[in-house]
Amino acid sequence: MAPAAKKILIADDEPDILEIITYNLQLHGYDVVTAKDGDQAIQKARETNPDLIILDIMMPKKNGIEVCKILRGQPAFDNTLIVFLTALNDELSHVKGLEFGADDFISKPISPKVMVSKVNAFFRRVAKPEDSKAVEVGELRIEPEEYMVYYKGVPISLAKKEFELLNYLASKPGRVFLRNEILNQIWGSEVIVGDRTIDVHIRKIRQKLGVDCITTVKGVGYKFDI
Amino acid sequence: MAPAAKKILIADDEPDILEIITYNLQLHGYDVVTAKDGDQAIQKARETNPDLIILDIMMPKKNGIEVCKILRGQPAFDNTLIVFLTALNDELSHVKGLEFGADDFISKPISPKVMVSKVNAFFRRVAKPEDSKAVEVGELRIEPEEYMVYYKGVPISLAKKEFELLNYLASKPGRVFLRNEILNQIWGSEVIVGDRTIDVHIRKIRQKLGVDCITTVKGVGYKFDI
DNA sequence: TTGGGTTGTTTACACAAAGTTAACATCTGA
DNA sequence: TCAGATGTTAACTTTGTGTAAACAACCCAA
Repeated sequence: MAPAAKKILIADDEPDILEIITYNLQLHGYDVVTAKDGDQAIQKARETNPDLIILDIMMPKKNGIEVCKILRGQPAFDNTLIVFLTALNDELSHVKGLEFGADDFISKPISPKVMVSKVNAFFRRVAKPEDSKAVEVGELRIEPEEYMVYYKGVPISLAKKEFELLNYLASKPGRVFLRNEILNQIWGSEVIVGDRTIDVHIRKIRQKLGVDCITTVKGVGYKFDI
Repeated sequence: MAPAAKKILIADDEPDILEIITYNLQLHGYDVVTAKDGDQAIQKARETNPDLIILDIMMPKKNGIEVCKILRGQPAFDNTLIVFLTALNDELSHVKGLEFGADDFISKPISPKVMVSKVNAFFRRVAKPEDSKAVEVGELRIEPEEYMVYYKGVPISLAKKEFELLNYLASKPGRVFLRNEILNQIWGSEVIVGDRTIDVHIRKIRQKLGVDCITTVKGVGYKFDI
Protein backbone atom coordinates (compact mmCIF):
# COMPACT_ATOMS: atom_id res chain seq x y z
CA MET A 1 0.00 0.00 0.00
CA ALA A 2 1.33 3.40 -0.93
CA PRO A 3 0.82 6.05 1.68
CA ALA A 4 -2.25 8.13 0.99
CA ALA A 5 -1.68 10.69 -1.75
CA LYS A 6 -0.93 14.18 -0.55
CA LYS A 7 -3.93 16.43 -0.98
CA ILE A 8 -3.58 19.88 -2.45
CA LEU A 9 -6.20 22.60 -2.58
CA ILE A 10 -5.68 25.23 -5.25
CA ALA A 11 -7.69 28.42 -5.29
CA ASP A 12 -7.52 30.69 -8.33
CA ASP A 13 -10.20 32.51 -10.27
CA GLU A 14 -8.71 31.79 -13.66
CA PRO A 15 -10.11 28.44 -14.86
CA ASP A 16 -7.27 27.91 -17.35
CA ILE A 17 -4.54 28.22 -14.78
CA LEU A 18 -6.51 26.03 -12.43
CA GLU A 19 -6.86 23.34 -15.04
CA ILE A 20 -3.24 23.28 -16.14
CA ILE A 21 -1.89 23.14 -12.63
CA THR A 22 -4.42 20.54 -11.57
CA TYR A 23 -3.55 18.33 -14.49
CA ASN A 24 0.16 18.49 -13.83
CA LEU A 25 -0.10 17.88 -10.13
CA GLN A 26 -2.40 14.94 -10.69
CA LEU A 27 0.12 13.51 -13.12
CA HIS A 28 2.58 13.46 -10.27
CA GLY A 29 0.26 11.57 -8.00
CA TYR A 30 -1.25 14.36 -6.00
CA ASP A 31 -4.86 14.47 -5.00
CA VAL A 32 -6.05 17.87 -6.17
CA VAL A 33 -9.07 19.89 -5.07
CA THR A 34 -9.87 23.25 -6.63
CA ALA A 35 -11.72 26.40 -5.66
CA LYS A 36 -12.54 29.42 -7.78
CA ASP A 37 -12.89 32.06 -5.10
CA GLY A 38 -12.06 32.77 -1.50
CA ASP A 39 -15.27 31.53 0.03
CA GLN A 40 -15.11 28.29 -1.85
CA ALA A 41 -11.49 27.88 -0.82
CA ILE A 42 -12.43 28.07 2.84
CA GLN A 43 -15.32 25.69 2.40
CA LYS A 44 -13.27 23.11 0.52
CA ALA A 45 -10.40 23.44 2.93
CA ARG A 46 -12.79 22.46 5.72
CA GLU A 47 -14.31 19.64 3.74
CA THR A 48 -11.18 18.03 2.39
CA ASN A 49 -8.50 18.86 4.92
CA PRO A 50 -5.66 19.25 2.42
CA ASP A 51 -1.96 18.96 3.19
CA LEU A 52 -1.11 22.00 1.13
CA ILE A 53 -3.18 25.01 0.13
CA ILE A 54 -2.15 27.21 -2.76
CA LEU A 55 -3.94 30.55 -2.74
CA ASP A 56 -4.02 33.13 -5.45
CA ILE A 57 -3.82 36.56 -3.87
CA MET A 58 -6.33 38.19 -6.18
CA MET A 59 -9.63 36.36 -5.97
CA PRO A 60 -13.32 37.28 -5.85
CA LYS A 61 -15.34 36.96 -2.64
CA LYS A 62 -12.28 36.86 -0.41
CA ASN A 63 -8.69 37.41 -1.43
CA GLY A 64 -5.95 34.94 -0.60
CA ILE A 65 -4.70 36.84 2.38
CA GLU A 66 -8.12 36.96 3.98
CA VAL A 67 -8.54 33.26 3.39
CA CYS A 68 -5.18 32.53 4.93
CA LYS A 69 -6.01 34.67 7.93
CA ILE A 70 -9.25 32.83 8.51
CA LEU A 71 -7.76 29.37 8.10
CA ARG A 72 -4.80 30.11 10.32
CA GLY A 73 -7.27 31.06 13.02
CA GLN A 74 -8.45 27.45 13.15
CA PRO A 75 -6.58 24.70 14.95
CA ALA A 76 -7.52 22.21 12.26
CA PHE A 77 -5.13 23.98 9.89
CA ASP A 78 -2.20 24.27 12.22
CA ASN A 79 -0.23 21.73 10.28
CA THR A 80 -1.40 22.71 6.83
CA LEU A 81 1.04 24.33 4.46
CA ILE A 82 -0.29 27.52 2.95
CA VAL A 83 1.49 29.22 0.06
CA PHE A 84 0.53 32.20 -2.06
CA LEU A 85 0.54 32.77 -5.75
CA THR A 86 1.70 36.34 -6.30
CA ALA A 87 2.66 38.58 -9.13
CA LEU A 88 6.38 39.18 -9.32
CA ASN A 89 7.74 41.92 -7.11
CA ASP A 90 4.54 42.32 -5.21
CA GLU A 91 6.38 43.09 -2.03
CA LEU A 92 3.36 44.29 -0.19
CA SER A 93 1.61 40.97 -0.54
CA HIS A 94 4.68 39.17 0.68
CA VAL A 95 4.82 41.18 3.82
CA LYS A 96 1.13 40.87 4.55
CA GLY A 97 1.16 37.18 3.71
CA LEU A 98 3.92 36.36 6.12
CA GLU A 99 2.14 38.30 8.77
CA PHE A 100 -0.83 36.04 8.45
CA GLY A 101 1.04 32.81 8.52
CA ALA A 102 1.82 31.86 4.93
CA ASP A 103 4.60 29.33 4.55
CA ASP A 104 5.93 30.50 1.23
CA PHE A 105 5.28 32.27 -2.05
CA ILE A 106 5.17 31.21 -5.65
CA SER A 107 5.62 33.96 -8.20
CA LYS A 108 3.46 34.14 -11.29
CA PRO A 109 3.82 33.44 -14.11
CA ILE A 110 5.09 29.95 -13.39
CA SER A 111 5.53 26.88 -15.58
CA PRO A 112 3.67 23.73 -14.57
CA LYS A 113 6.98 21.94 -14.30
CA VAL A 114 8.42 24.45 -11.88
CA MET A 115 5.18 24.41 -9.96
CA VAL A 116 5.34 20.66 -9.52
CA SER A 117 8.91 20.70 -8.32
CA LYS A 118 8.13 23.49 -5.91
CA VAL A 119 5.25 21.48 -4.54
CA ASN A 120 7.49 18.44 -4.19
CA ALA A 121 9.90 20.63 -2.29
CA PHE A 122 7.21 21.79 0.14
CA PHE A 123 6.36 18.27 1.08
CA ARG A 124 9.95 17.25 1.48
CA ARG A 125 10.43 20.12 3.82
CA VAL A 126 7.70 19.00 6.14
CA ALA A 127 8.10 15.23 5.73
CA LYS A 128 6.48 14.24 8.97
CA PRO A 129 7.86 11.41 11.02
CA GLU A 130 4.74 11.59 13.18
CA ASP A 131 2.75 9.76 10.55
CA SER A 132 3.55 6.58 12.31
CA LYS A 133 3.24 7.61 15.90
CA ALA A 134 1.25 5.47 18.26
CA VAL A 135 -1.89 6.99 19.68
CA GLU A 136 -2.89 6.13 23.20
CA VAL A 137 -6.18 7.15 24.71
CA GLY A 138 -7.30 5.65 27.97
CA GLU A 139 -7.10 1.88 27.73
CA LEU A 140 -6.85 1.98 23.95
CA ARG A 141 -3.56 1.97 22.10
CA ILE A 142 -3.27 2.32 18.35
CA GLU A 143 -0.02 1.22 16.72
CA PRO A 144 0.21 2.38 13.11
CA GLU A 145 3.47 0.51 12.55
CA GLU A 146 1.85 -2.76 13.44
CA TYR A 147 -1.57 -2.02 12.02
CA MET A 148 -2.80 -3.15 15.38
CA VAL A 149 -5.02 -1.91 18.16
CA TYR A 150 -4.76 -2.91 21.79
CA TYR A 151 -7.57 -2.57 24.28
CA LYS A 152 -6.49 -3.16 27.85
CA GLY A 153 -3.43 -4.81 26.39
CA VAL A 154 -5.43 -7.27 24.32
CA PRO A 155 -4.50 -7.14 20.65
CA ILE A 156 -7.32 -6.58 18.22
CA SER A 157 -6.75 -6.79 14.51
CA LEU A 158 -8.75 -4.53 12.27
CA ALA A 159 -9.01 -4.60 8.48
CA LYS A 160 -7.21 -1.92 6.54
CA LYS A 161 -10.07 0.55 6.12
CA GLU A 162 -11.29 -0.06 9.64
CA PHE A 163 -7.86 0.66 11.00
CA GLU A 164 -7.36 3.78 8.94
CA LEU A 165 -10.74 5.07 9.97
CA LEU A 166 -10.18 4.49 13.66
CA ASN A 167 -6.69 5.91 13.48
CA TYR A 168 -8.02 9.00 11.77
CA LEU A 169 -10.77 9.60 14.29
CA ALA A 170 -8.43 8.92 17.19
CA SER A 171 -5.89 11.38 15.85
CA LYS A 172 -7.90 14.12 17.50
CA PRO A 173 -9.96 12.65 20.31
CA GLY A 174 -13.10 14.61 21.01
CA ARG A 175 -13.10 16.44 17.73
CA VAL A 176 -16.04 15.73 15.43
CA PHE A 177 -15.14 14.66 11.92
CA LEU A 178 -17.73 15.38 9.24
CA ARG A 179 -18.81 12.52 7.07
CA ASN A 180 -17.31 14.40 4.15
CA GLU A 181 -14.00 14.84 5.87
CA ILE A 182 -13.85 11.15 6.61
CA LEU A 183 -14.69 10.22 3.05
CA ASN A 184 -12.03 12.55 1.70
CA GLN A 185 -9.39 11.36 4.09
CA ILE A 186 -9.93 7.62 4.00
CA TRP A 187 -11.42 7.09 0.56
CA GLY A 188 -9.92 10.08 -1.29
CA SER A 189 -11.75 12.81 -3.06
CA GLU A 190 -12.23 10.93 -6.33
CA VAL A 191 -13.74 7.77 -4.97
CA ILE A 192 -17.49 7.79 -4.65
CA VAL A 193 -19.01 5.39 -2.19
CA GLY A 194 -22.50 5.11 -0.82
CA ASP A 195 -23.94 6.69 2.30
CA ARG A 196 -23.90 3.58 4.40
CA THR A 197 -20.30 2.62 3.80
CA ILE A 198 -18.95 4.67 6.67
CA ASP A 199 -21.64 3.42 9.04
CA VAL A 200 -20.84 -0.16 8.26
CA HIS A 201 -17.17 0.34 8.96
CA ILE A 202 -17.90 2.22 12.14
CA ARG A 203 -20.13 -0.64 13.18
CA LYS A 204 -17.39 -3.20 12.57
CA ILE A 205 -14.94 -1.19 14.62
CA ARG A 206 -17.39 -0.90 17.51
CA GLN A 207 -18.04 -4.60 17.26
CA LYS A 208 -14.40 -5.63 17.24
CA LEU A 209 -13.33 -3.28 20.00
CA GLY A 210 -16.19 -4.16 22.28
CA VAL A 211 -16.10 -0.64 23.73
CA ASP A 212 -18.03 2.14 22.11
CA CYS A 213 -15.32 4.71 21.75
CA ILE A 214 -16.89 6.25 18.69
CA THR A 215 -19.74 8.65 19.28
CA THR A 216 -22.28 9.54 16.63
CA VAL A 217 -23.09 13.21 16.27
CA LYS A 218 -26.32 13.18 14.37
CA GLY A 219 -26.41 15.20 11.22
CA VAL A 220 -22.72 15.99 11.57
CA GLY A 221 -20.39 13.07 11.80
CA TYR A 222 -18.46 10.94 14.26
CA LYS A 223 -15.96 11.53 16.99
CA PHE A 224 -13.59 9.41 18.95
CA ASP A 225 -14.12 9.60 22.67
CA ILE A 226 -13.43 7.23 25.46
CA MET B 1 27.11 -16.53 2.72
CA ALA B 2 27.85 -12.94 1.75
CA PRO B 3 25.52 -10.46 3.43
CA ALA B 4 23.23 -8.51 1.12
CA ALA B 5 25.16 -6.18 -1.16
CA LYS B 6 25.75 -2.73 0.23
CA LYS B 7 23.70 -0.14 -1.56
CA ILE B 8 25.27 3.10 -2.71
CA LEU B 9 23.50 6.12 -4.08
CA ILE B 10 25.60 8.43 -6.21
CA ALA B 11 24.38 11.83 -7.23
CA ASP B 12 26.30 13.79 -9.84
CA ASP B 13 25.19 15.78 -12.83
CA GLU B 14 27.97 14.57 -15.09
CA PRO B 15 26.78 11.37 -16.79
CA ASP B 16 30.34 10.27 -17.61
CA ILE B 17 31.55 10.40 -14.06
CA LEU B 18 28.39 8.69 -12.92
CA GLU B 19 28.89 5.88 -15.37
CA ILE B 20 32.54 5.24 -14.60
CA ILE B 21 32.04 5.21 -10.87
CA THR B 22 28.92 3.08 -11.13
CA TYR B 23 30.69 0.54 -13.29
CA ASN B 24 33.62 0.22 -10.93
CA LEU B 25 31.56 -0.02 -7.80
CA GLN B 26 29.35 -2.65 -9.35
CA LEU B 27 32.45 -4.62 -10.29
CA HIS B 28 33.23 -4.77 -6.61
CA GLY B 29 29.85 -6.10 -5.71
CA TYR B 30 28.04 -2.96 -4.69
CA ASP B 31 24.45 -2.26 -5.53
CA VAL B 32 24.54 1.16 -7.15
CA VAL B 33 21.74 3.65 -7.62
CA THR B 34 22.30 6.93 -9.40
CA ALA B 35 20.74 10.36 -9.46
CA LYS B 36 21.48 13.25 -11.74
CA ASP B 37 20.35 16.12 -9.56
CA GLY B 38 19.49 17.00 -6.03
CA ASP B 39 15.79 16.34 -6.20
CA GLN B 40 16.32 12.95 -7.75
CA ALA B 41 18.90 12.15 -5.11
CA ILE B 42 16.40 12.78 -2.34
CA GLN B 43 13.72 10.80 -4.08
CA LYS B 44 15.96 7.80 -4.71
CA ALA B 45 17.36 7.94 -1.22
CA ARG B 46 13.83 7.57 0.10
CA GLU B 47 12.97 4.83 -2.32
CA THR B 48 16.03 2.69 -1.97
CA ASN B 49 17.35 3.35 1.51
CA PRO B 50 21.05 3.14 0.63
CA ASP B 51 23.89 2.43 3.04
CA LEU B 52 26.09 5.15 1.59
CA ILE B 53 25.23 8.32 -0.28
CA ILE B 54 27.83 10.11 -2.36
CA LEU B 55 26.80 13.64 -3.22
CA ASP B 56 28.39 15.97 -5.69
CA ILE B 57 28.37 19.46 -4.24
CA MET B 58 27.51 21.19 -7.47
CA MET B 59 24.27 19.86 -8.84
CA PRO B 60 21.13 21.28 -10.47
CA LYS B 61 17.83 21.48 -8.60
CA LYS B 62 19.46 21.17 -5.21
CA ASN B 63 23.13 21.14 -4.40
CA GLY B 64 24.70 18.41 -2.34
CA ILE B 65 24.68 20.39 0.85
CA GLU B 66 20.97 21.08 0.62
CA VAL B 67 20.32 17.41 -0.06
CA CYS B 68 22.39 16.40 2.91
CA LYS B 69 20.61 18.87 5.13
CA ILE B 70 17.23 17.51 4.13
CA LEU B 71 18.18 13.88 4.53
CA ARG B 72 19.83 14.41 7.88
CA GLY B 73 16.59 15.89 9.08
CA GLN B 74 14.95 12.52 8.72
CA PRO B 75 15.32 9.70 11.20
CA ALA B 76 15.35 7.15 8.40
CA PHE B 77 18.81 8.35 7.41
CA ASP B 78 20.35 8.49 10.84
CA ASN B 79 22.56 5.53 10.09
CA THR B 80 23.29 6.37 6.49
CA LEU B 81 26.77 7.44 5.52
CA ILE B 82 26.82 10.66 3.55
CA VAL B 83 29.99 11.84 1.83
CA PHE B 84 30.61 14.73 -0.51
CA LEU B 85 32.44 14.96 -3.78
CA THR B 86 34.25 18.30 -3.79
CA ALA B 87 36.74 20.17 -5.85
CA LEU B 88 40.17 20.24 -4.27
CA ASN B 89 40.76 22.92 -1.70
CA ASP B 90 37.15 23.91 -1.54
CA GLU B 91 37.38 24.67 2.12
CA LEU B 92 34.07 26.45 2.31
CA SER B 93 32.16 23.40 1.18
CA HIS B 94 33.98 21.32 3.73
CA VAL B 95 32.94 23.54 6.53
CA LYS B 96 29.34 23.79 5.41
CA GLY B 97 29.15 20.09 4.75
CA LEU B 98 30.33 19.11 8.19
CA GLU B 99 27.84 21.48 9.67
CA PHE B 100 25.05 19.58 8.01
CA GLY B 101 26.15 16.17 9.02
CA ALA B 102 28.36 14.84 6.26
CA ASP B 103 30.57 11.92 7.27
CA ASP B 104 33.48 12.61 4.95
CA PHE B 105 34.74 14.15 1.72
CA ILE B 106 36.17 12.82 -1.46
CA SER B 107 38.16 15.28 -3.53
CA LYS B 108 37.78 15.46 -7.26
CA PRO B 109 39.32 14.50 -9.57
CA ILE B 110 39.57 10.95 -8.33
CA SER B 111 40.45 7.69 -10.03
CA PRO B 112 37.86 4.92 -9.99
CA LYS B 113 40.34 2.71 -8.18
CA VAL B 114 40.86 5.16 -5.37
CA MET B 115 37.15 5.73 -5.21
CA VAL B 116 36.45 2.05 -4.71
CA SER B 117 39.02 1.69 -1.98
CA LYS B 118 37.68 4.75 -0.25
CA VAL B 119 34.21 3.29 -0.37
CA ASN B 120 35.48 0.00 1.01
CA ALA B 121 37.11 1.96 3.79
CA PHE B 122 33.85 3.69 4.67
CA PHE B 123 32.11 0.42 5.12
CA ARG B 124 34.91 -1.06 7.15
CA ARG B 125 34.78 1.95 9.40
CA VAL B 126 31.12 1.54 10.17
CA ALA B 127 30.99 -2.25 9.91
CA LYS B 128 27.66 -2.48 11.61
CA PRO B 129 27.36 -4.94 14.41
CA GLU B 130 23.72 -5.43 13.53
CA ASP B 131 24.61 -7.10 10.28
CA SER B 132 25.97 -10.02 12.15
CA LYS B 133 23.77 -9.83 15.16
CA ALA B 134 21.62 -12.81 15.90
CA VAL B 135 17.97 -12.09 16.31
CA GLU B 136 16.12 -14.13 18.87
CA VAL B 137 12.39 -14.01 19.25
CA GLY B 138 10.66 -16.57 21.35
CA GLU B 139 11.84 -20.03 20.31
CA LEU B 140 13.26 -18.74 17.06
CA ARG B 141 16.86 -17.73 16.60
CA ILE B 142 18.22 -16.19 13.44
CA GLU B 143 21.97 -16.32 12.87
CA PRO B 144 22.99 -14.01 10.02
CA GLU B 145 26.59 -15.19 10.15
CA GLU B 146 25.62 -18.76 9.41
CA TYR B 147 22.62 -18.00 7.25
CA MET B 148 20.81 -20.32 9.56
CA VAL B 149 17.66 -20.36 11.57
CA TYR B 150 16.98 -22.41 14.67
CA TYR B 151 13.54 -23.22 15.94
CA LYS B 152 13.54 -24.76 19.38
CA GLY B 153 17.21 -25.46 18.82
CA VAL B 154 16.58 -27.40 15.63
CA PRO B 155 18.56 -25.99 12.71
CA ILE B 156 16.61 -25.07 9.62
CA SER B 157 18.34 -24.04 6.45
CA LEU B 158 16.72 -21.45 4.29
CA ALA B 159 17.64 -20.37 0.79
CA LYS B 160 19.28 -16.99 0.37
CA LYS B 161 16.22 -14.94 -0.47
CA GLU B 162 14.16 -16.76 2.10
CA PHE B 163 16.70 -16.04 4.76
CA GLU B 164 17.10 -12.40 3.85
CA LEU B 165 13.37 -11.94 3.82
CA LEU B 166 12.88 -13.55 7.21
CA ASN B 167 15.81 -11.68 8.68
CA TYR B 168 14.47 -8.42 7.36
CA LEU B 169 11.01 -8.94 8.76
CA ALA B 170 12.40 -10.15 12.06
CA SER B 171 14.59 -7.07 12.37
CA LYS B 172 11.56 -5.25 13.73
CA PRO B 173 9.12 -7.76 15.13
CA GLY B 174 5.56 -6.52 15.04
CA ARG B 175 6.19 -3.79 12.52
CA VAL B 176 4.44 -4.15 9.19
CA PHE B 177 6.65 -3.99 6.13
CA LEU B 178 4.97 -2.84 2.94
CA ARG B 179 5.37 -5.03 -0.08
CA ASN B 180 7.27 -2.19 -1.73
CA GLU B 181 9.65 -1.85 1.16
CA ILE B 182 10.36 -5.56 1.02
CA LEU B 183 10.94 -5.50 -2.71
CA ASN B 184 13.35 -2.59 -2.43
CA GLN B 185 15.22 -4.11 0.44
CA ILE B 186 15.52 -7.72 -0.66
CA TRP B 187 15.35 -7.49 -4.41
CA GLY B 188 16.85 -4.05 -4.93
CA SER B 189 15.38 -1.02 -6.54
CA GLU B 190 16.12 -1.82 -10.15
CA VAL B 191 14.92 -5.40 -10.21
CA ILE B 192 11.37 -5.90 -11.26
CA VAL B 193 9.72 -9.08 -10.13
CA GLY B 194 6.14 -10.19 -10.28
CA ASP B 195 3.44 -9.77 -7.71
CA ARG B 196 3.49 -13.31 -6.47
CA THR B 197 7.20 -13.61 -5.84
CA ILE B 198 7.02 -12.36 -2.29
CA ASP B 199 4.08 -14.59 -1.46
CA VAL B 200 5.86 -17.66 -2.69
CA HIS B 201 8.92 -16.94 -0.61
CA ILE B 202 6.79 -16.22 2.43
CA ARG B 203 5.08 -19.51 1.85
CA LYS B 204 8.36 -21.40 1.70
CA ILE B 205 9.51 -19.82 4.93
CA ARG B 206 6.27 -20.73 6.67
CA GLN B 207 6.57 -24.24 5.31
CA LYS B 208 10.15 -24.78 6.39
CA LEU B 209 9.74 -23.27 9.83
CA GLY B 210 6.55 -25.09 10.60
CA VAL B 211 5.42 -22.18 12.79
CA ASP B 212 3.54 -19.28 11.32
CA CYS B 213 5.59 -16.43 12.59
CA ILE B 214 4.75 -14.24 9.64
CA THR B 215 1.41 -12.47 9.68
CA THR B 216 -0.25 -11.16 6.57
CA VAL B 217 -1.77 -7.70 6.77
CA LYS B 218 -4.06 -7.65 3.80
CA GLY B 219 -3.60 -4.74 1.46
CA VAL B 220 -0.58 -3.59 3.41
CA GLY B 221 2.21 -6.09 3.77
CA TYR B 222 3.69 -8.65 6.14
CA LYS B 223 5.02 -8.59 9.66
CA PHE B 224 7.01 -10.90 11.83
CA ASP B 225 5.22 -11.87 15.00
CA ILE B 226 5.48 -14.85 17.20
C1' DT C 1 30.78 -31.01 -20.02
C1' DT C 2 26.88 -32.84 -18.46
C1' DG C 3 23.20 -33.65 -15.66
C1' DG C 4 20.82 -33.56 -11.37
C1' DG C 5 19.66 -30.81 -7.54
C1' DT C 6 18.66 -26.38 -5.59
C1' DT C 7 16.95 -21.84 -5.82
C1' DG C 8 14.33 -18.15 -7.78
C1' DT C 9 10.50 -16.49 -10.71
C1' DT C 10 6.29 -16.68 -13.20
C1' DT C 11 1.72 -18.28 -14.32
C1' DA C 12 -2.82 -19.64 -13.48
C1' DC C 13 -6.34 -20.49 -10.60
C1' DA C 14 -8.93 -20.99 -6.23
C1' DC C 15 -10.38 -18.99 -2.31
C1' DA C 16 -11.13 -16.06 1.55
C1' DA C 17 -11.33 -11.59 3.32
C1' DA C 18 -12.41 -6.91 2.70
C1' DG C 19 -15.29 -3.55 0.93
C1' DT C 20 -19.68 -2.01 -0.80
C1' DT C 21 -24.52 -1.89 -1.58
C1' DA C 22 -29.29 -2.37 -0.79
C1' DA C 23 -33.16 -3.11 2.02
C1' DC C 24 -35.14 -2.65 6.07
C1' DA C 25 -35.23 -1.45 11.14
C1' DT C 26 -34.57 1.82 14.55
C1' DC C 27 -33.61 6.00 16.62
C1' DT C 28 -33.82 11.05 17.44
C1' DG C 29 -34.97 15.76 17.55
C1' DA C 30 -37.89 19.45 15.87
C1' DT D 1 -45.35 12.25 15.62
C1' DC D 2 -42.87 11.96 11.67
C1' DA D 3 -39.18 12.82 8.56
C1' DG D 4 -34.53 12.43 8.16
C1' DA D 5 -30.52 10.30 9.74
C1' DT D 6 -28.21 6.31 11.39
C1' DG D 7 -27.93 1.21 12.72
C1' DT D 8 -28.10 -3.46 11.22
C1' DT D 9 -27.89 -7.31 8.41
C1' DA D 10 -27.07 -10.05 4.58
C1' DA D 11 -25.96 -10.47 -0.11
C1' DC D 12 -23.00 -9.15 -3.49
C1' DT D 13 -18.58 -7.58 -5.80
C1' DT D 14 -13.90 -6.78 -5.73
C1' DT D 15 -9.42 -7.39 -4.35
C1' DG D 16 -5.50 -9.55 -2.56
C1' DT D 17 -3.33 -13.65 -1.14
C1' DG D 18 -2.28 -18.72 -1.02
C1' DT D 19 -0.94 -22.54 -3.61
C1' DA D 20 0.70 -25.72 -7.01
C1' DA D 21 3.08 -26.45 -10.86
C1' DA D 22 6.08 -25.29 -14.57
C1' DC D 23 9.93 -22.97 -16.06
C1' DA D 24 14.54 -20.72 -15.83
C1' DA D 25 18.92 -19.87 -13.81
C1' DC D 26 22.42 -21.42 -11.18
C1' DC D 27 25.72 -24.38 -8.73
C1' DC D 28 28.33 -28.32 -8.03
C1' DA D 29 30.07 -32.84 -8.47
C1' DA D 30 31.09 -36.76 -11.28
